[in-house]
Amino acid sequence: MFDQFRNKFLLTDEKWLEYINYFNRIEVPSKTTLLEEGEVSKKLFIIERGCIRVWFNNNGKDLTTQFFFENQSVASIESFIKKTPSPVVVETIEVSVLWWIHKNDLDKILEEIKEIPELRDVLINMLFQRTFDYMKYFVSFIKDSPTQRYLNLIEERPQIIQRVPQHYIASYLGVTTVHLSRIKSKLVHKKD
Amino acid sequence: MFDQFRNKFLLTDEKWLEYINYFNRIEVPSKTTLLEEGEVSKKLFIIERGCIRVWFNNNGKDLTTQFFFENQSVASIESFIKKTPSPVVVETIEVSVLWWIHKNDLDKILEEIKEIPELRDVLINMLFQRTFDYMKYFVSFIKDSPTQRYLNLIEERPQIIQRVPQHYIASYLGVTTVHLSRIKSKLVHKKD
DNA sequence: TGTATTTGATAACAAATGTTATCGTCTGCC
DNA sequence: GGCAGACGATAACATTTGTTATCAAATACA
Repeated sequence: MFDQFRNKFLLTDEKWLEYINYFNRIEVPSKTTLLEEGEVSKKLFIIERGCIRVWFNNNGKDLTTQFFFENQSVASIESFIKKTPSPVVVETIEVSVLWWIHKNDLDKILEEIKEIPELRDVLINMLFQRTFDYMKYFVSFIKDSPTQRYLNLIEERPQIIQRVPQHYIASYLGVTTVHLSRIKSKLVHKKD
Repeated sequence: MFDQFRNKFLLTDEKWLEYINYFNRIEVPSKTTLLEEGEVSKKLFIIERGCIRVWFNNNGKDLTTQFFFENQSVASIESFIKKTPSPVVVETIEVSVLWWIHKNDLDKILEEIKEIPELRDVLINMLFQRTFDYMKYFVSFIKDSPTQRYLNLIEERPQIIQRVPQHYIASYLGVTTVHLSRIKSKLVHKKD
């Protein structure tokens, strides 16, 4: 599970084992709420198997902002870092196997890691990359039509199309399920 | 001009003066292009007086992503950091007085600053805050109607309403100038 | 296996937003 | 002072997207 990180962080074996020991493994059914709206996020999750979505309630309607799959880490980042109530809900879509670490333990690790220049730069670069990803989402939203955004998803994130129920995809694209159906229907007809 | 930063960065006077010396002052008319589309960003600008917008060309239409005013720093961040061609244009709106620093010089400063733990944390926090700001823009875009976004602007960024020509605001809100006129018109009528 | 629930498609109508065109006002500039 | 270009309002019509309702298919699960 953690081998993917092993290469990035050049640590001693002891340290590595100590860090891994902070993580806890859980298995949860689909539609399990991992973080509720208004709750302060104290756990960071890593997905071994399964699929998670992050959404918030807007006038009674779901609005999905992110999907996560295997090997990705998930939290309500702003809530996690600033200890503020989370505006979003974190919830499994499929039956999932997760590893989580408590914020206190992660903070310890990060304090130690920050003293190592190479790791510090890795961290900073990760932060920048996260910012760039958000910019990309943002630009795509104001730039592209829902149809184009759907085509982008097919191209860039086929996992979402394949594994996520369509009404969540609609909520991610910012349209109704009815309209997403229309979009798909038109695309099929154009192919004739 | 630079006193606003003086407090944040606890440096010796020598260092401070050395750093300030890297900056160059320029005065430019409105509609001056500071960075063209496709160009690699090598200058970071700080605004002493005036107003800048960042936009990109989408099928012949302007799409404005950000406005900047006095005391803010401006660059096509991703292009600046990664040395990739900028997807956006950076352009003055008003007659402006700017200070700019070359990326090479800024990198030198940052390398030195990173060795000081307090300053390193200030930097990391600035990166996080930038991410959170983008999340906020993003969420507002998928959550709120154009009318609501316009009301948010009035509330949260009155400078934009007061100083920026309306067609740029429309392009920032993601609607046509015609529709923004309609929105304003409806708001006036509701007040009766 | 059978039934309830979830998921997705479609139709008919409503509301929001874009497109094109016209006109008036303002502003910078010679 | 007058003119050209920028800016903003409005109207008429087109297109996109939302709303509500209904039905069919897939799926979960007792």
